[in-house]
Amino acid sequence: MRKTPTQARSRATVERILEAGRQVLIDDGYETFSTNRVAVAAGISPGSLYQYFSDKASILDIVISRYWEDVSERTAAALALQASSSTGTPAIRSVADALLAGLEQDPALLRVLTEELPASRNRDRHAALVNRVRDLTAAYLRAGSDAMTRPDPQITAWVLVVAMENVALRWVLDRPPYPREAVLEEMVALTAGYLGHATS
Amino acid sequence: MRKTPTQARSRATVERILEAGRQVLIDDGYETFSTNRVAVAAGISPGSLYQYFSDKASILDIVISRYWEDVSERTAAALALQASSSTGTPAIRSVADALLAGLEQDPALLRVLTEELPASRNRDRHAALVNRVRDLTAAYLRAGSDAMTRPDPQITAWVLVVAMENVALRWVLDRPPYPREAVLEEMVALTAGYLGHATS
Amino acid sequence: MRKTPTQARSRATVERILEAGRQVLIDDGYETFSTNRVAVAAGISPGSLYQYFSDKASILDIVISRYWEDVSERTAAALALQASSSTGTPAIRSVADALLAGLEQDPALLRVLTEELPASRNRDRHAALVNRVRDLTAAYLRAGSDAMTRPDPQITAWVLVVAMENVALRWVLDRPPYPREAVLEEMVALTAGYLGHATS
Amino acid sequence: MRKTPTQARSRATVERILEAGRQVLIDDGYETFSTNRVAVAAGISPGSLYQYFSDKASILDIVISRYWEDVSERTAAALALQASSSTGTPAIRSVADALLAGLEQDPALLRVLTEELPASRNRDRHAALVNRVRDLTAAYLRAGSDAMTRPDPQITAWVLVVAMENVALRWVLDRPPYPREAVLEEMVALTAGYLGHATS
DNA sequence: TATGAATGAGAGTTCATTCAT
DNA sequence: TATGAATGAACTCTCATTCAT
Repeated sequence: MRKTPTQARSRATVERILEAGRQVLIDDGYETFSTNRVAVAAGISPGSLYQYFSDKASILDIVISRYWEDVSERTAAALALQASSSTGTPAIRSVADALLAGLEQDPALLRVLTEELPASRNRDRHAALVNRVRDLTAAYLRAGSDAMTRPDPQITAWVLVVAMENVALRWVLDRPPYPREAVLEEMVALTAGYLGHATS
Repeated sequence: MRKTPTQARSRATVERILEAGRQVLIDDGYETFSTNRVAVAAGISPGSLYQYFSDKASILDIVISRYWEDVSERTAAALALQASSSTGTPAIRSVADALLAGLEQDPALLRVLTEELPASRNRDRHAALVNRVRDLTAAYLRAGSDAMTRPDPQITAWVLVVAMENVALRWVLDRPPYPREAVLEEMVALTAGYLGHATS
Repeated sequence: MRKTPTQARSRATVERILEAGRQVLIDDGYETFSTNRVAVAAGISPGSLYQYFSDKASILDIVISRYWEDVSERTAAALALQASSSTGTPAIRSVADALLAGLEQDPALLRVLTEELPASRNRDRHAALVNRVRDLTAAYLRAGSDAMTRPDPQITAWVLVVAMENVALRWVLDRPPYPREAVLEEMVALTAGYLGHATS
Repeated sequence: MRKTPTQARSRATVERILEAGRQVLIDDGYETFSTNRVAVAAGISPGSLYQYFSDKASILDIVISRYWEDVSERTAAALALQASSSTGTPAIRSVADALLAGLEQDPALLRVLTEELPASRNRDRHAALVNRVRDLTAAYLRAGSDAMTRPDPQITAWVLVVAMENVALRWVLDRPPYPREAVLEEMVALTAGYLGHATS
């Protein structure tokens, strides 16, 4: 402890700033997100922010990155796990479930990130998620290719991911009057029909 | 709009402002969209903006409305036309085609609207489009219900529209390396599989 | 009529503008008094205002002048009439009454003129009123000088007018909870005591 | 005030702003009083104003408050002191003197405040002053009521204060050609006559 | 290192006035 | 003469960033 007192303190300050940034984003929205607000929320002075972050954008960047990495991690984990341990519609259901769960986990931040931030801000992080899931899906499709009716696993994976993601996203954010279970069922049906599986 | 322009000159000015607004949006992006920039781009003085528009937001509103009305009009027209004149996969293909075409028509503005504006700005307009298409789709599903394998046309229509929209949107904006024809084919397969049609 | 059709129309327009100016002043207050508003209220175009008035100030000037001339006329008339036809406290009461009546006649405009306009705007007009009343008062004092206990009619007249005016003005505008009759009585007592008259 | 300045530097800045506000008011008048002018006069940037003042009005408010508090303090102090230590005309003279002195102390600012500001801006502050003096006067009248010839101390005090205030104010601002001594004498006579005292 | 005072460019907006029609 | 579109300087206010302490 003695060795790195300032480093430990620094790290704590950085965390305080990031958490404050997250809160300000959720509470006040993106348009009123300002370095001064973040500084106040973090209990430090505006000048001190610049000891740890080069500018406003870099605070945002990290808050955003963390969020999407979280979602990505969770979803990919579920996918890796379920896809290998099961096949057919049970596997599909597990993945869809993981996707919903990933997005449901912090809807307040999700809303701000997807509805208030310029999408370009999320772009790279979000693309990374999509690609990751897409590649895993493609691999999975190739593996169980016997039943597949689509010719190109790449494009099929892309279509699936893009379609599923939006269904999950809109359901979480817009809360249309359909129960989670029903939406999950439809997502499975959509995927299974597309891939040529029989839905029981 | 503040004043209803009666003279030809003022109607021309309003058009110049709106077109300038569109250009500034495309060229400079949403974050730097400012009344002064619009005025310069329109070749008028800042004060003149306020003869016809109550504030910055109302200029944006109209630029946005016009865009989505355009897309909505085109897509719905195609849907109404094609869906009635054909059935099965040809009809589905027509609708997917209309959707793609609608979004392809002004991709630069589409990009700014969907990627840079806070989604809340598009929200109502966009929701109107989605609802319109969803209701048409639901009606269509009910009509040809014989072949339908899904239990609830409402939720099925919603899932379809949300899924299709994102596939079309991401393809237009992200330009993944898949030819239009192939994507269209996948969209049809996705829909047909979901609805239980046989894909020839 | 034929000879001066435009002149007659002009005159009517000028009147419309002045009346509109008065109304805008009363309804919207001085701070939001603008040439555009006046033009709208007068039912003419902003450009036309400048056919008849050189600028915003000159409209205001005339509205103000008219008001104070009105008050001045009424009060002076009463003073001239009453002061000659009676003497002692009855005359004083008449004058005070005239003063109150003059200010009571258009309190809405009075309020705006005295409370919202920079006093400098009223200055000359108001000074004219004060001087007029002061001179009449001085003359009156000189005439009935037998009873007078003050040495200099000029200063005495000035003090009287300034004091009375404010009592009347504040009573009309601030509406303190004293009946008109009582205030009148006090004004008479104040004057009579000052001039050395016996109050019955 | 937005922020409570803690450092000596910032307290100095606040003072500089207020003094600059006072100067701009005196030099340029109320109509051209602008935050930019104040900032320039204070030798600071426009943004710095807003560290300590929420808006333009709040700067004005404090400049105005300070002025009237000063006048009020001085006048009331004189009144409290003199009125108790003496009686009859000497006491009256002291009060009138205090009133004149209070208003004479910063005539340039007094002029702007009373002649250029919408009266509503001074209203509360000014009313506070009037009420304070009126109540002190009423109390004084009740105390020495033996000689009083007026029935209601409240209304009498109000009339006195309103009348006296205007005599003093107009003398300070309009500088009529009467020596201070003479005006004081008349004020005493006016009051004494009104209250039924004998003027020596 | 931490502070918080200070910065200043640039934002949105108004309105008295001008001028082409 | 009358119109109303157009002007543009000036306004109030914000906030990412810097810098003296």
